[in-house]
Order: sequence, then C-alpha cells, then structure tokens
Amino acid sequence: MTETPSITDLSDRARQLLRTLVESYIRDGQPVGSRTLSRTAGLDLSAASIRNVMADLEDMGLVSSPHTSAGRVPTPAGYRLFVDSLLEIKPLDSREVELLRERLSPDLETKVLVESASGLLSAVTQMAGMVRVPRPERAALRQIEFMKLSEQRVLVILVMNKNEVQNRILELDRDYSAGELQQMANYLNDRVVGRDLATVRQQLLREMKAVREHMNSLMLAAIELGEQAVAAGQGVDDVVLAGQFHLLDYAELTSVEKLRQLFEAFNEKREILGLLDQCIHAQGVQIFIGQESGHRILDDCSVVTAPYEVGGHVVGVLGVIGPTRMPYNRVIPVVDITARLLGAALNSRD
Amino acid sequence: MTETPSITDLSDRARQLLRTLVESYIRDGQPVGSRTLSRTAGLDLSAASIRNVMADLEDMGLVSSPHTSAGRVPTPAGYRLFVDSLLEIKPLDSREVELLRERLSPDLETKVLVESASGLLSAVTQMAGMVRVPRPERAALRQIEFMKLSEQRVLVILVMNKNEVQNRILELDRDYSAGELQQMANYLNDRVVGRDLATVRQQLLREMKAVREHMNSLMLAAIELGEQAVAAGQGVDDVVLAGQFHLLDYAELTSVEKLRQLFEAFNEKREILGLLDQCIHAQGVQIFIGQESGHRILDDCSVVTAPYEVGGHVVGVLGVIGPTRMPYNRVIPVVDITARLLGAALNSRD
DNA sequence: TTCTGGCACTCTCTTTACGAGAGTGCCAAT
DNA sequence: ATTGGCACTCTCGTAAAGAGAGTGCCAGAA
Repeated sequence: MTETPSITDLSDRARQLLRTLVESYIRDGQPVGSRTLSRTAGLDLSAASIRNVMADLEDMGLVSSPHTSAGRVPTPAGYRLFVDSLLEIKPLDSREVELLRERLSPDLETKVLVESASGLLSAVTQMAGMVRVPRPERAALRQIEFMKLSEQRVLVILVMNKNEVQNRILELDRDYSAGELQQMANYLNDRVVGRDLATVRQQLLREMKAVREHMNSLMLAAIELGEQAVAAGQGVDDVVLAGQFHLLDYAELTSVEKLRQLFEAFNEKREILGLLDQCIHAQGVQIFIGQESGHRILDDCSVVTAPYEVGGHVVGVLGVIGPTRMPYNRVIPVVDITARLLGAALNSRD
Repeated sequence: MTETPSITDLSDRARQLLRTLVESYIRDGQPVGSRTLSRTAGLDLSAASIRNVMADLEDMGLVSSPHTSAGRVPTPAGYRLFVDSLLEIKPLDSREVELLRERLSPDLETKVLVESASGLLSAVTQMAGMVRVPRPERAALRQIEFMKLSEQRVLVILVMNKNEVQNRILELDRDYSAGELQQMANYLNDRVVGRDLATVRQQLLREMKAVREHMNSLMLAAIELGEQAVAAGQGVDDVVLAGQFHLLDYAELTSVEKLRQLFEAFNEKREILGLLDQCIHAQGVQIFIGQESGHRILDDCSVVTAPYEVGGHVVGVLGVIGPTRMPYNRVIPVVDITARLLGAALNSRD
C-alpha cells in the first residue's frame, strides 16, 4: 500500500490496464471487471491474469471495488496517476478552435467576453464553467475625466482601453468648480496615461509624498483625487459561472444534499473564488481531483483550471467543474485553449 | 364535476375542511386523510362524515387522491379556490418589515438594490427570488456628457439620478472636436434635463423633424447625437435571480429531468422574463398556480409576483418561484412588501 | 334527515426471500 | 508466467407477504 505510487512502480502491463480501466470508467460510469478489460485492453490476456494485476493496483491504492463482486473503479490516486502519466490529450478539432475564437472576439466588452468564455466552457464540456474576472490593474489607463454631479460629488470616468469604461463616484471634502476639475484631469492625463492602475497608484502616492511643497494646491488636490479614483472600487472580486445545471446530469452527484451544497457554493461564489485564486499563480492547466482542491464541497468533483494572461501577466483564471469522472483528454485542451483565446482577446485591443 | 367551482358552491363545512386540508398539505406535504381532518379541523365530526364531504370536493375537482387509499391532495383548482377565498394572510412581523427596509436602502445603487431584493425574497421565503430590473425610461435624466475616445468614437455619459450612471459608446460618421462635443452637451443639457429617457427621445425626434431648417448644423448634430445616445442600450432586458438552489429541497421537484429543465430555464432567463413581463400590467400581487403560468416547465410550481412602481408608474415586477405547495399566507405579504419597499427605495432619491 | 361506527376492500410501503448475473480470489495444471 | 476452473460473495430485480392507512358504503343511532 504505497502512499503515492509513481508511474515507475508500474509494469507496462499495469499501466496499460489502468489506462484502459480509467478510460472505460470515464466513458460508462460503471465499475470495470476483469472480463471486460481482457476484451478491451488489447493485451491478449485472460481475465484471470488481469485479476492478478488488478489486485496489485488495488494494493497500491489506485483502484478499488465498490463491493466484493463489482468491477474496479479508479481512486483519486488512480485518477491522479492517469492524468499525470497516462493521459493522451486529444488536440482540439481545428473547427472547434475556430468556433471558440469567433465567440471570443477582441471587439467585445470585457464583461461580455468573460461571460462568453464561461458559457463556452460550459457548453463545450457539458459541465459548469467559471471565469475569474480579469484584474483591472493590468489594463492600461487611456484617459481620466472628472464630472461634477453635485456639490462635493464627482463622477470619475476611467477609460481603460477601446471598449472599457469604469465609473466611480467620489465624495469630496470641498467643492471644486467644473474648470478646476478639468484642469486636474488634464494634469493627471499628462502624467498617468498609458500605465496600468496599480502603477498609476504607486506613482501618485510617490509624487504626493515627495514633492508636496513644490506644487500649487490644485495640482496636489489633483494627485489626491487621482489616487482616490484609482484606489476605490477594487472590489471587482468576482467570478462568472455558467451551466451549473449540467451537473444535475451526473449520477454520482445525485445525493440531493451534496448537490444542494454545491449549488449553494456556486451561489455564494466565495468558495469558488478562493479556489480560483489559489490557481492564479500556477502555470498552465491545473487539475484538482476530488478532495485535492481542499474544498469539501467538491469532494466528488474535479476542477480543471488555467490562468490567462494579458501582456505577459496573469490577470485571471478560468476553468470547469465537473464530476471526477470527466473526459480529461477533452476538457484539458478546451480549458487550455479557452484561456489562451481569452487572454489573446483581452490583449489585442488598444 | 363543475368546471370551475366557486366558493358559493361550498357549504361552510366544506370550506373549513378544504382550508384545513390545504393548510395541512402545505405544512407537511403528505396527503391528508379523513381521520386527520376529523382531529384537526375543529369541526367535531367523525372521519366517516368527513369522507362524505371529501367525496363531494373530489367530484368538484378540488382535491384528488394519489391512489385509492391515500389521503386527499389539493388540485390546482383547489389551490386556486383556497388562495382566492379561504386564505387568511398573516401580516408580516414589523421586525421583519424593518429588516427588509434596512436592506433596501435608497442609498444603494439600482443594481445593488435589485440584487438585494432578489436575495431577500429568496432568503425570507426559502424559495427562488426574481426581480425584473426597472425600466430605465422612467428615471429622470440629470445630465448628459460626451467624451471623445478616439476619432469618431464618443463615450456618452448619462447621469440618471444621485447614484446612477450609464455609459454608452457611439460610433459616429464624422469627427467632432472636444469643443464641439462640449457645446452639444450644453445644448442638450439645457433642454432635456429632468425628463425621463423615453420622453427625451420623443422630444428629440420631434425637434429633429420640426425645426430642421432653423438650426445650425451643430445643433442638429447635437440632437441627432442625443437621440442616438438615449436610443442605444435599451437592451436592459434582464432579470435577477437568487436562491434557485432552495428548490432542491422540495421533494415534489425531485425528478432530475424536471429539475434540470427548471435550472436551465433559470439560466436562460428568457422564459422567466416572459413570465414576469406578462405580470407587469397587473395590479398588486398575482399568483400563478401550476400550469396557469402557461410555461410547462413550471407545472409543479407556483409563482407569486407583484409589480413595483416609481413615481406612480410600474417599472418592474418581482416575485418568487416555489413548489405549488408553498406557504401562500406568508409568501404573499413578503412579495407585496418587497415590491413596495423596492419601489419606495427607487423612488425616494433625486 | 344527518351523523356515526363498523366492515370489507384497495393500495402503498416495507420486509423477506430467492435466483440470476457479474465479478473476485485462489489453486492446480499447462 | 499464464490460464481455466471453481467456490464464494455481493448486487439487483422480482415476487410474496404482512402491516398500515384510508376509502366507500351501509345500517343503525340521534
């Protein structure tokens, strides 16, 4: 009963059988017996020989029987080994890639783009899709404007790129005239445009401290205002989900209580957000099988995620949630490509 | 077997029994037998007498037996009669009302307000809440500004009321300078501010036709631009749902296929939108029992809705979806109050 | 006339039993 | 090392039987 068996612990035969078993179970959802394996594994072995190997695999904790006389089912460790070492990823049909690319056009607004991505993940995989919305800090600021709403209330308009506008309302401590606001905007536009929000904020904070005495009061106010503008509204901590209902289709998730908790988690989004955030620093596709995600609610689920990048920086994560018994060889490339396409779409606009 | 029995067709005794039966069934979800009714209805009748009455009610199509030897269950017609004539609505605890009022503060943005309302409906009733977002046409326009994004691309900023800002991006046929845009905004602000979007649009269309020759070209352009600005983005055809997962708790919705369809409908939102739109012209709380909504998906559900008003005009609808066997006496006042409070919150801001 | 107790009947639900089917583990033979 | 054979175990579907709940109807009481 090795704790974490490695692929090198397995004979070729055992590998082949494990692979066939997992594939078969993923396809049919039925425990796989020695007889079936003897027919389908392409090894020309009798059922009896296969039973010997299966006993070994069971000792290693890679498969288990639901009961004495059912076939074998992969354990989480079995899935893990399968995914890490045995899985043959089937590249996506180029028609499918094209379809995804079409639906993730750079012309779309960020919000629409993110919703598209989530919907596509769900539709293509028939499971639940999720997209962590991109961190706006990375988007380059193109223009900043102030608009007076009433005494001491100012609307800030941040134009981030071709299709992206953010509004924030600030309550000020004193009244500024429209002209003053215009001057302040001009001043800020001169020095912050083209940088991302995080950088802008740092720069403004620096300037505020460093050269406080050299400036006239309006310029100082401008910097303070600008700082407030980019500081506020960081709360875009959100995740866009789609197609949760697909999970109703999977028999292993039939326990009403489990399902309820799962849907409740989708609704709260907090748990999902935590899950995605913990993937944001990983590179490439990441896979959590069963409990690996550390979230009890997802015990019978697997999660496949991939971060997406804009300008070489990771700005978000996307992925799917489905039953542990999911077609990894298809889901993985879908998640991978979707992350690339979403990144590309967000990137290729001014 | 009268087709649509009226309350006048029933003896006092029958009414009392029907009421008790429906209440009992709503509470326990179990078919109600004559013995139980004899004990609980407070009529001091033997089970046998009650059986006679039940036979009559069954003939009238108000109750039915799942099988020969179960108790009786209300039919949709039975629920209808109950809701229309027998239901005693329990006014909400003033503490509860206060809680709702707190969470629906006029200070909140429209979006937050609507999400709160939906969440509250769901949380308080333990069913699915829904809110048709308010028609923006009714909100008074306070200010309109144009901002040049690039050649021939202009950002329109519509300030609707204290906490409400809308952005729209327009693609123009020719280039305008920032100065021109400012002039146009000034011109429009002078003549449209304080009216709602629908009125503004009509007014602009009228002016455009009527006085085309009397204006200089910039003013004409301003009107055209304004018209485009208020015309675009009508697509706020949306509904905010919450707490769908609560429906997993109801045994009568256990059929996975039904449930799946229901969740799919929630996801698509189209069906729900249609349902809400058909209630928008009704006054006060409206109740659809089972198939009455005309949407097959909701066969085993009831829907309770109420429109909400701003400035004396209905601007949206909200409600809940739950099993037909729902506690109407509680749900109805909750929906009613929530509609009033949401309307009040939207109304009482400048 | 209205109500009630009694009784036969019906239907569901649970338990039990049992055989078919599928799969295992082990062993002896190849 | 591999295989066929065999006894064993477990699930699943079906059938049978009994308990429980409730009905419908009738004859007698109020």
